[in-house]
Amino acid sequence: MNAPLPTPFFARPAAEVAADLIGCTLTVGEAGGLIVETEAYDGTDPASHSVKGPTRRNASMFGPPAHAYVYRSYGMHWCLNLVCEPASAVLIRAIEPAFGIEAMEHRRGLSTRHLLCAGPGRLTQALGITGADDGRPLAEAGFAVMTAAGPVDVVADRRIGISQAVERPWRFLAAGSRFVSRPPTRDALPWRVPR
DNA sequence: AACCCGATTTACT
DNA sequence: GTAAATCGGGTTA
Repeated sequence: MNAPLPTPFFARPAAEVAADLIGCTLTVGEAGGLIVETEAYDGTDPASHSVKGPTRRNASMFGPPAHAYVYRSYGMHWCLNLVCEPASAVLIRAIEPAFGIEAMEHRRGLSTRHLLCAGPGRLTQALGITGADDGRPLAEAGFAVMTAAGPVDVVADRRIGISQAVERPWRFLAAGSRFVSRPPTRDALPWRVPR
């Protein structure tokens, strides 16, 4: 059935991995769900933390693939990325909650279902991800991404919250999902359509 | 200063 | 229901 994604899956350009992750299942401890929104960042990318080379914060982006890069955003949220090729990673922006929902609701405080994991900060709060998870390898017990159950209709759009390289269509969404942080814009591109 | 954001309020279709 | 405005708040380089 759903096998864990192997390390070579991640050892590719982040934009490819980001698109292919849509529809896969993220598991953190007892909770998880279907990945419905991602963004790619790489070493040639002015919007990426890695563009100026390694620093203490972004060290994980230069480490092995299939590991977590977790950083603090705006002083109060954590953001979860999965490392791909050197200096690149995929930001996990939203999942459709599938299991461990009570645990996630408890960590988030009462929040409506479609907002439980809709956004990078909400998602890490729901899953209990913090800076302590930076550098953590996938496939460690209770931390995994599983293959998609079936083909998923994916669209590509502009990334959110950046001021550099805004035109790169490196945000990927499950078409029609109600669990994304923001719906696609008018100029979102069809990316991969199941046949 | 700038930042890969979220919760809340206020205002509109 | 979307859209804009506002504030909160740590860390980076």
